[in-house]
Amino acid sequence: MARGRPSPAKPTETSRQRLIVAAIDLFGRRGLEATSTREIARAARVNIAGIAYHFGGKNQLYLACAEHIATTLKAGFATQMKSPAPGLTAQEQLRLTIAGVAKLMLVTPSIAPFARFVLREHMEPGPALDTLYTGVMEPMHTRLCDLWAEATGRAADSERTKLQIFGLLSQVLVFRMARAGALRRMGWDELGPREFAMILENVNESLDALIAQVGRERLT
Amino acid sequence: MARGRPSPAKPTETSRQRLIVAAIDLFGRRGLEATSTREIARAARVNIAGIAYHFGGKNQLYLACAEHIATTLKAGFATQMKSPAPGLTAQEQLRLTIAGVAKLMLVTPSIAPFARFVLREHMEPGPALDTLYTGVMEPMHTRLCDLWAEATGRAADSERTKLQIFGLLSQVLVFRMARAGALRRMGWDELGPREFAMILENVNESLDALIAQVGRERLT
DNA sequence: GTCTATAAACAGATAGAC
DNA sequence: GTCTATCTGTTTATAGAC
Repeated sequence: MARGRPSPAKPTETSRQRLIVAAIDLFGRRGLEATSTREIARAARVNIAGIAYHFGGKNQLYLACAEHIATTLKAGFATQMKSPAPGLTAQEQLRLTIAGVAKLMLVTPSIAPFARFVLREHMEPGPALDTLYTGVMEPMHTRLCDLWAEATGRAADSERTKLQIFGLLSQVLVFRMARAGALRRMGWDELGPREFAMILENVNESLDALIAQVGRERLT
Repeated sequence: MARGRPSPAKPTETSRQRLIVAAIDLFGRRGLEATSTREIARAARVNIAGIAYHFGGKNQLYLACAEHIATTLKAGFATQMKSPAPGLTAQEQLRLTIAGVAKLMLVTPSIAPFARFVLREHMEPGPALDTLYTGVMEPMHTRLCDLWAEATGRAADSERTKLQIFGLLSQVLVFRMARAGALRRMGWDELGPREFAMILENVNESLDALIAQVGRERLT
């Protein structure tokens, strides 16, 4: 480094992206209004005025975070769900997809803050909800409903199918939204690989039980 | 209680309680830091200085809200779960208890804000979490685990039982925490009686499927 | 693009009259 | 117990130097 400054002047895009990454994390943890631009700037190692320069203000930064999450995850879903993994049954694909979603939601370090942000926005809906719903929640849920329809022969867009997919998804989400209490009740100190495997196994059992139920209903 | 002093009919208690009710609602919607004492005072129709007078400050008001929720719900659970409704099987009791919890969480106008407060505190844990966990989450979850054990013969405190109860509870919770997105995906404009009945029916199906699964496993 | 300095609004807390 | 008025610190946003 030529200068003795902390870590100044690199490409613009870096500073912009650092702001978005830091903001998603802080907004997701504390919410829009409870997070100050100073905290974000400090966490991103960017001067406070940079927020106004790059985004225009706190609210626009928040919206930019939502856009970033939506485009990132939309692309991720598109690639992940392009590969039908030939030879697998729909039920196996359903398991794999749920496992992938759970990993992103609960474990993956770079994506887990996205889930926190999305769920917080859902809890106190604002202007960014539409972006997040359309870009994240809707495609994920729809994809699962399609697989469910393929596995069971039920309609993918029926209320019942949607509810059942929400039922499966929520069993993962609860460990994102109420992690502290859930871990305490489980007697777990952390959500490590062992705990994650148990959560997933439980969801899979629930899935198998539901599909078995559907199978029995078809016989009648 | 009633002293000889001819004071106006308990203006203190009224103002104190109005503050708590308003604060639970606002804190639950926006969070501790994002809610200003001025908003709370205005919503409660109490002067701003009343918060300092009655509670000492914003943080203590927040803790008082948690205490109020914990004692209120603890009492509610105690009475509700005292009546075993003789003649019902454990599975039927389980259904009834889940239905009762769901009604409190999603519908009951005076209790639904409590659920919002509890879940928000779980999402960003602070000093009040312990009170809420011990007073609300723990007894509710434990009660359901006990009924589950009675219905299936499984151990009430096994990790698997706890996970399965979380799985059932979360199917209700998701309509509290992600209501906006969930309703939109369902194509619902509101969460009225018809929608509530469908949610409950779905949880019950999930419960039945799980219990049926357990029954089949016992045969092997 | 990045920075310092500052303006204007708003926060929580408190003193003291009634 | 309730109220007005005010103190003190922090917030977002912005102006302008480099």
